[in-house]
Amino acid sequence: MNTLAYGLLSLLSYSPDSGYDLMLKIQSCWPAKHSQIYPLLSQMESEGYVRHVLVTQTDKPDKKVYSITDKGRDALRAWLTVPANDPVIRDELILKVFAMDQGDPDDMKRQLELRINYCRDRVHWLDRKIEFYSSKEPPPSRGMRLLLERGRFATQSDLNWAEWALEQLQDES
Amino acid sequence: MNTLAYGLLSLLSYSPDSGYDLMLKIQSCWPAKHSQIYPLLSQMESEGYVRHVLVTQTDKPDKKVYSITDKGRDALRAWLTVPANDPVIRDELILKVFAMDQGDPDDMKRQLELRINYCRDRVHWLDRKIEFYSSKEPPPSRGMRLLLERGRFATQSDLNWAEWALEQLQDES
DNA sequence: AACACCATGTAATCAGTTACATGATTAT
DNA sequence: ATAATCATGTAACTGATTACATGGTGTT
Repeated sequence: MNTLAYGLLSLLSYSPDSGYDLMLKIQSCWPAKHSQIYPLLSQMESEGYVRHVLVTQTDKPDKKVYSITDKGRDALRAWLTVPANDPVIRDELILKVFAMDQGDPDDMKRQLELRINYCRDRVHWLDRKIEFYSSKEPPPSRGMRLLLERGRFATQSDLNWAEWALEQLQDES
Repeated sequence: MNTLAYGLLSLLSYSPDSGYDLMLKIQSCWPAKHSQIYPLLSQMESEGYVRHVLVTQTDKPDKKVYSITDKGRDALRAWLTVPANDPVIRDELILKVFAMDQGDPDDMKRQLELRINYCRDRVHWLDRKIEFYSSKEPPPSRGMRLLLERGRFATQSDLNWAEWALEQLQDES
């Protein structure tokens, strides 16, 4: 039971879901590929945290729908009480701007522009998502709201920094 | 040559350094343990990106001081031109707040308070560092400045979010 | 003497990505 | 037909952490 496993349990605590959909949903807060999720789900099942049923579909391929067990819910509750580890941010761009004196300033401006575009897209996407969730009656979950809002805060600050950094570079040249 | 290796080259592009000091310095932007760095440095040396000399010290244990080679500088310059990968943020706290409806609200408040303290400490630490670097004459490097400033932006937004989230929870109860 | 920090390394394990593999269904 | 999306899985590899191991130096 690693962090990804608890992330999957968190999603399943709201509603049963297929491995494929869990994979899509967890991307925003704990990126993982299907090749990591499918084996983990069957391991979690063998340890009794989740179980699955086969659901046949006519419009799409059949799927396995997983749901959380009582043991899974207990494990999730216990996990919520232990202090979260410090966040880990791995951002290549920061390393590149750190080393920028070794290269061409124009390259660095291009890098920052790419980041600015990435952040702008993400902010818009998050805004639409937040709007969608808060317009729903009843509101789906407090957790989802806080999660989306966290993404917005972080992406906005990344954007603010990248725009500021680009200005710094342009002022110098 | 992975991202960590380029991170080490970036640091070495400023000044020669020991594995131990590189390990300490890289924590803020690309966390890595000494057990990952020492073997990587010797691999990088065997491939000609860095070289080392033994430096004997009287006040402290002897050390290996690595410096970047011409081949290393070329590789670093080339790396600066390729677009940076998207940033990856892995934050357990976000998963925990997402699942909070399954647990005790007081646990979640404790989690947020821990994060708030963590962020406040980090903001102060970064402020001191930024002040130290900008008071120096001549200013050490643009890259370092942007890197520290990026950390500040991000930590401040994390702090703002955590404080906002805590308020939300307190308003509800 | 005990502790903290400096300094380096290896071994075992876990986490995560990339590549390989297959096949259904829907839209163009 | 052919591409895109849905759906699941395994194998090989790379990246990262934890544990094991050693020893110097300085402080209390």
